[in-house]
Amino acid sequence: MTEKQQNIFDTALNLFAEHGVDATSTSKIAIAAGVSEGLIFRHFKNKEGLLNAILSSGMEKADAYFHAIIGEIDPKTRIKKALELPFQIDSKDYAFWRLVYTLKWQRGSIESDGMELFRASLAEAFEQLDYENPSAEARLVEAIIDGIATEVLLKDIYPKPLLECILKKYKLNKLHK
Amino acid sequence: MTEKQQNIFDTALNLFAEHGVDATSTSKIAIAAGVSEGLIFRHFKNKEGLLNAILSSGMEKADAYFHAIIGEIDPKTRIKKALELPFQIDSKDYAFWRLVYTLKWQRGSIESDGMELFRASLAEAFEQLDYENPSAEARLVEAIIDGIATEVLLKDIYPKPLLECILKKYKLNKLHK
DNA sequence: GTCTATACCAGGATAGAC
DNA sequence: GTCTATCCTGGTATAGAC
Repeated sequence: MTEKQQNIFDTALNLFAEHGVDATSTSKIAIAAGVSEGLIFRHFKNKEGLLNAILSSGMEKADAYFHAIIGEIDPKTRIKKALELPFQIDSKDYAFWRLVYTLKWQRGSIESDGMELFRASLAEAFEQLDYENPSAEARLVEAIIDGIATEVLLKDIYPKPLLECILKKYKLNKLHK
Repeated sequence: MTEKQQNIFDTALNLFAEHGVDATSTSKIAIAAGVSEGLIFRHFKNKEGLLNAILSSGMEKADAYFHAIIGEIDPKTRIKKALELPFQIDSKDYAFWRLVYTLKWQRGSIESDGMELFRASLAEAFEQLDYENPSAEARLVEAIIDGIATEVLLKDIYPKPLLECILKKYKLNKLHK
C-alpha cells in the first residue's frame, strides 16, 4: 500500500465507524484524507470495495484472537479468556469494532471461520464442565461479550469492575493463571 | 393520524429498521406506503421529523415497561424482571427496537427519563442485597440485557434456554412469583 | 500514482393544482 | 388531505492529462 492508499484506508475506517457507511461520502473521505476523490476509485474500485478491504483486513487480525482462545485446552480457562475478550480490545481497534457492530444491524454480521470455531469450542468447554445446557451457555457468553463490547465501544468507561462481577458468577474469579 | 399518515409512519419504521435511516430514501418510503412523496413532508415536515415521530412514540410505550420494573419493591424480583425484559419483547415491537439499537451506533442512544430511573433502581436493588459493587452489577445487567436483546432481534432464535442460564447465575431461578 | 474535470443519477424538499 | 411536477444539491463513478 502506498502512503496515500493507507491514508484513504485509515480515514475511511474512522469515518465509517463514526458516522456509518451510508452517511460517509467518498468526497468527505477524500478531503479528510487529503487526497483527490478519483484516487479512491483507482485504488479500491468503488466505495464497497473500500469497505470490504477494511473489513477483511480487520477480520484477519481478529481471527488471531479467536484462535488463541480455541487453542486453550483447559475448559475453565477457555471460558474465562472468552469472557475477558471485550475487556481487552485494543483502543487502536475501536473504530474497526464499532464498524463491525454497526454493520450487524444493516448488512448482517460479518462471520469469519474463526468465529464459528470459537462458538463451537465454547459449547464444548461447557459440556466438559457438565453444564446442563452447553449450547445455551455458549450463546449466553456470546451475548454477554456483545453486550460488554457495546458498553466499552460506545460509552468511554472503565469496565474492569464488570469483569469481576461476571467472573464471580461463573466462579472463575479465583482461577489460577 | 389519518390512514395515509399512519401508513407512512409504519412503512418508514419498518424500512428504517431494516436498512437504516440513511439508506432509506423518502421516495422508497412513499412508494412502499402507496403515497406520494410530497405527503411525507406535509405531515412530518422532513425526514428527520418522521424519524423523531417514530422514536418518541415508541419510547413512550417503552417507558411503561421500565416503570413497571421500577415500581417493584422486592429487590430480587426487580432484578429478575429486569433480566427477563429482553425475552419479552413483543414481536410487533421488533422493528422499533432494531431501529433504536441501530441508532445507538451513529446518533448516540436515545435516553428516556424512564431508562435513567431504571438504571438507578437496579443499582439500588443490588445494594439492598449487599452485593460488593452495586453500580457495576447494575451496568452488567444492562449490558446483558443489551446483548440478549441483540441476539433476539438479529437472529430469529428461541431464547428461553438462555434465560434459565442467566437466572441460575443470579440465583433467581427458584424465586416464587 | 495522482489530480482535474465532468457525467450522471438519486436524494431531499417545495410549489401549486385539485 | 393528497398528488404531480420540478428544483437543487450532493453522491458515485469515469476519462484523460500529468
